[in-house]
Amino acid sequence: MISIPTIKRFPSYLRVLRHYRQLGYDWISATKIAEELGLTAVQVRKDMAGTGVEGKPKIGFEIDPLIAAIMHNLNWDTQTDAILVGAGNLGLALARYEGFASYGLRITAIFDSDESKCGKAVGDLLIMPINNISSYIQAHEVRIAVLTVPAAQAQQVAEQLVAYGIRAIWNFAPKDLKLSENVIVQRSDLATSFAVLSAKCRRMIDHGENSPVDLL
Amino acid sequence: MISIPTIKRFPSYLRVLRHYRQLGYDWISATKIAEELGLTAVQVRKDMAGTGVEGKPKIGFEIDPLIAAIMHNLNWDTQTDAILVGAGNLGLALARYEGFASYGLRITAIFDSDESKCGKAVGDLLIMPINNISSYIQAHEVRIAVLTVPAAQAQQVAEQLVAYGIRAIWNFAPKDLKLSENVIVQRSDLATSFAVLSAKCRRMIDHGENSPVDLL
DNA sequence: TAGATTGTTAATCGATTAACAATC
DNA sequence: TAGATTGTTAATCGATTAACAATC
Repeated sequence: MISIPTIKRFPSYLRVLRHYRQLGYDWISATKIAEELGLTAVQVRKDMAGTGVEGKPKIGFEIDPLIAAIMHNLNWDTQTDAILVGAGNLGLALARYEGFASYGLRITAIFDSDESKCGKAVGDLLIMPINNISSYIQAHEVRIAVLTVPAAQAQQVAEQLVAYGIRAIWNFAPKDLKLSENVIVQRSDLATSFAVLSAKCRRMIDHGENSPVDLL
Repeated sequence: MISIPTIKRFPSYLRVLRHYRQLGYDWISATKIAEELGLTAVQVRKDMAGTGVEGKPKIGFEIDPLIAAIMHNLNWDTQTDAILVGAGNLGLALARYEGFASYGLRITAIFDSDESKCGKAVGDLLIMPINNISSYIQAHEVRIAVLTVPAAQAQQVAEQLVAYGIRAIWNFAPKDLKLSENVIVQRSDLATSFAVLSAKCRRMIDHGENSPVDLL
């Protein structure tokens, strides 16, 4: 089974691979990928081993099969539908973000508890009242929710989502959710990310020392 | 020196501590904090040890000093100014986000290369043309930039920022920046976060197994 | 062939966890 | 006192890195 640290590097690998593909290359060495991303070549090779794709000594890896293998490992080669809950600043920004398509993620509905927002268009979707969420989830069999409600409401809304059938939550609210073991929660917490930035700044000032890339 | 994994847990500790403070508690045990966050009590105590605050056997930790110590360790008790570069969907959402104040972060200016956006108000700031960025950085001695430009421009814009004096970049562009060793880069990459969510979903489906909270 | 690269095995490193004495 | 908790030392676990043989 592929480790989480490796999984975290996959999107970066994909970006490098696509970049080199676009430049016209068909093959790329682990050495080159490592150099692009500030990693070691051994680490890149070990990560690649997880995908099942084999390289050729002296040449490297064929780019297209590698892209396909990584995409497949992330399950990004099949489309997954998700709903977005909370049409605030961040929620709307995410709803409008077009890059999700390349992760196989499609936002199929947006919900908000504020009735004055409902009916408004965001891209080709309409904001719907949160009361409709139960029937929507059941009708469309959605299993993933993007949670962008305020922190104060996050726990309660998350519990509702789970009760209605949601099995995985991508949580952007600055709140640590306490949910059943069998519900997947992935945080995307600005505070955590900024805390690391702050700590690195402090270290730089205190000891003039910088550490290599920390993948989130 | 406090480890990065510990730093990543600090914002969650702060949220729990503030929550219990608001409920009227003056003291809290590591056991309780661990339970709230799905961590082990030993880990919480070890993390707390890093702050320098000592607990009392049978009672726990005094909340206020703990909050103060964590805030101080993150350097969140002194205000830091930053500029935001790229007034797209995400950039505007971040510019409007009011929670940064509690991290000691203040966005003092917004820049975009699109002239039609310049002059528009975002909160109490005006979007400024990116040509002004050099003089702004020099005049205001800003050292941190929040980068929310499209991936295709990220590397080039980042290099400019560094040339003008920026020393730390909070990078929201889906691009891995290659910059000088002495520049701090902290990524906040949606793709990485979603990759982990995808992997967890796959594991859940494949083996019915879920792992505990992964802090980004 | 020489040299660059892959892939694997073993060593290292660092964080988490377990065990347990100390405290109130 | 008994029991819950803290704090520390040692063991465990897992990822990264080093060393090196295999390959083209």
